[in-house]
Amino acid sequence: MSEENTYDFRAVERAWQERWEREGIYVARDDDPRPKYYVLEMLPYPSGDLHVGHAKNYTLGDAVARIHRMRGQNVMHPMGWDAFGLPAENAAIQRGIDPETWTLENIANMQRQVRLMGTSYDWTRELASCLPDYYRWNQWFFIRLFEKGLAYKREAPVNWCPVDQTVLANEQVENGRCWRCGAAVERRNLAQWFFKITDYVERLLAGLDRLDGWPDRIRTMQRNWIGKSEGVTFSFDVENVEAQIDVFTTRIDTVFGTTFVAVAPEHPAVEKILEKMPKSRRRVEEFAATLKSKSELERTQLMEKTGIPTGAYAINPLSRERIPVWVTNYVLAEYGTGAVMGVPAHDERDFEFAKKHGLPIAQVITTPDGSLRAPLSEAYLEDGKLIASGEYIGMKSATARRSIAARLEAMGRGKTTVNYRIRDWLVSRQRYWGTPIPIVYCPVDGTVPVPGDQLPVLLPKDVQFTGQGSPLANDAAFVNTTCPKCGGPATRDPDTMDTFVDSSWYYVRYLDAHNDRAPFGKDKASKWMTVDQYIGGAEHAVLHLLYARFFYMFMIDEGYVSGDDEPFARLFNQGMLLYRGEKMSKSRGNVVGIDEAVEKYGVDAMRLFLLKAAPPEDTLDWTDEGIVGRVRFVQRVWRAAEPLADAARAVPLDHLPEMRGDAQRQLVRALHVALDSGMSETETYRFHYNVTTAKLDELINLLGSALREPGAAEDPAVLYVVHALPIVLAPFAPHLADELWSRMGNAGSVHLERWIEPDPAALAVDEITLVVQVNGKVRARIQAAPGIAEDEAFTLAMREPTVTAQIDGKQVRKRIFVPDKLLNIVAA
RNA sequence: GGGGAAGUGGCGAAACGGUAUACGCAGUCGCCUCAAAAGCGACCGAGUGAGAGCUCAUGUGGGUUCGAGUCCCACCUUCCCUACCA
Repeated sequence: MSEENTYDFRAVERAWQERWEREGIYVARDDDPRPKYYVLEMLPYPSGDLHVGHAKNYTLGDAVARIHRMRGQNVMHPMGWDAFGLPAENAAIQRGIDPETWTLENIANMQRQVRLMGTSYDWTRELASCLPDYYRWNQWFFIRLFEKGLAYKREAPVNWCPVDQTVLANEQVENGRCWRCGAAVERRNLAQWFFKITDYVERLLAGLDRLDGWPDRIRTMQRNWIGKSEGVTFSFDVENVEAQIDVFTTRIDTVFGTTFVAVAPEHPAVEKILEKMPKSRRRVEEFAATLKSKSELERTQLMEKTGIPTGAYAINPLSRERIPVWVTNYVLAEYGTGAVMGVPAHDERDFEFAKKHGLPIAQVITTPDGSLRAPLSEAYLEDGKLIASGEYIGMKSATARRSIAARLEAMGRGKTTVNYRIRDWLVSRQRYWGTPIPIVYCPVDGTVPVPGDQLPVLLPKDVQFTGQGSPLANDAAFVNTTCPKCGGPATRDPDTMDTFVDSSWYYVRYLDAHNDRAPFGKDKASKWMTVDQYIGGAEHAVLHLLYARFFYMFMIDEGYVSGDDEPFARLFNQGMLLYRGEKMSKSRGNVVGIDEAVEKYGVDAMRLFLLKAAPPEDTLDWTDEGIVGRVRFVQRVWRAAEPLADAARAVPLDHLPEMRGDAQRQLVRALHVALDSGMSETETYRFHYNVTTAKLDELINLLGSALREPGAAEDPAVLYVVHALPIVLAPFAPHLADELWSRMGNAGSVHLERWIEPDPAALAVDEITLVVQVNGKVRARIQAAPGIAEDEAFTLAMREPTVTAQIDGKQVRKRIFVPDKLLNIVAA
């Protein structure tokens, strides 16, 4: 290799990034008449450094965007920052750095690094959710939801650290203890804001059925998360107590097997019972107190089922049996009615609880043949035939469910109901670094939303971060305000919004990113939505992707945007990037930064490697070995193509070149195979560019061989391939591609060129290898012209000694012929 | 406990039900060089054979099929998600 012909990737890559930026070639225009294509990668949290895990995601999205652009579409490909959240506040608490400064510095650094990757983002649309010109629209949406009754406030339990005097996010509770001070976390009821996602539950479910561009597993996860279950809610009277206990069950057919009623300690009936049962009060309250010190996590995880009898008895409305009412730790106050009928014989949890506390186990369902009889060694969960159930004896479970439900309904004691596992979205956070909730509390006017012309409610600066309590609640200058209605003294809501609010609509803000009168204009939003291809990790399968769908349905309903009510037509789940077997993340401290990789190997080599190493949906364990192969590839391309750049430009690309022999035909074919691979991987949404890079390798290997032949520098086929090289490389190695393109004397960027349609004539082969099998095993391969007839193939095959040796003495029973592929001779 | 994904050379991996191991990494040998690096070329699943070849190999065991890495059933292993939802 001569010194002067080494590709200087450092200089070249930087120069092209600057030029692309200067010329704005990736800016998406609203008035572009070509069909739109919106490709979006999930926006990152600005943790400080971009690592190769991010790079894996963005490289894929960028290849998709570039191929669509070269295929003649008006591509929208924006980028922004999910910039609110806890790490910034922790930096403030631990190191005294202002959260805004910390975040904006991180964004600046990461934005530099994303640019370093040469990705084709339209930076004119960049957004950062922590800036007032973004979060004011969070507040605007909050008020719209409030006006529609979809944002409401009620008491809800939160994780409370008694030492730090603050609410903790679930992620900050480690084994029931505060992550910072180690104190046992308590459950407290605080007034919190909720978004009423449950109003949209049926639509969210129905939409999933239509989203066939989404992975099944994500759709399944969302369905499970929503957790729809149909059953019966009915009520028990409590003996001598003015209270009814409602329970929800999906197995009303087992109601005669109820041997106890279990309630959550928070259940309102508990207090009424205790008024009548003063002797039980102390024990029940002590029990409740031991539960209270535990977070919901701890309460629901791996915990033994315990409980305490209240002393009261409920009456089974159908059997009229007296059954004890227990307060237990395994009934969730937040789901259903906060009480369940305990049927040990037919529910695993009830069985475990009954065993432990010596409660009776009454079998009421048996196997269809009636063979299953007490005593049961475990709960029988299947449907079956009813026994010991009064007038319902002998019925099948399904029939009994209908009959019993009808009976309870007729008695006015119950009705069929649907319950959902999903709860309303709790959006209040007792935290500083988020969007202030735009609500004022007035002693006269009550809960008053901040009027639109007073938005945004700005986050105050110079707040004290002590880690004690909520910073906003402690800031009198922020909290004390005047009522927008009456002008009298009032207080602001001291909480901020869950950052998932920010990411629920950002993909629409990109489409009109600088609008200061509305979150976005309807025309612009409607022109570009929906997102054609969304790309991101599966970790957002339920939260972000469910919230965003809910938000978008609301936007459609309110007419803010028109079109389909699903925001993401297709979703692609990137596989995780691991390092040393663990997820790469800053908090784990196992981050491979991209600055070093780019400096050492070059961006194009890194991008090619990330695509080549594995199919994009696979988990990839990062290793530096292997990337040198892509560095070699980049240099090989350069050495092959650059010297011929001048000569190659003269060979037109709009038709196939003169091909003087087999070698030339193979070379041109390899080019079209690579073109075809890049295109079809994109159009089938498979995105297996690892295969496309292999085709590029084969192309360059053939080109290298061709160049060693005398006269190669004047061979039209060689020059044609060299001329086309920048185009086929452009989506994957954009800098190298544009540098070669410009060396060919082109003034414009190769990224604005058209992809070359794979030509069937170039893809055709003039000789095929026909596989000859005997009884399914390969015995010979014969070279033949395409389209060879079965009889002729058979004749040729029977001349092969390796074939006849296997048939020897046997009769040919059957022939299977796959044209141009295979002949299988079945002999016996 | 529930749900999902995946198991192919030393490694990353490829393969519309039809030539298993493309392409790359690592390795071995050679060319070039005073030497090295880079580059270029050849080889590179296991067994057997002088060789043409033959036999065995896609986690394990069955099945469907002319033919199975691919489809079906059971099991083993790994990873991810979720978790008392009545």
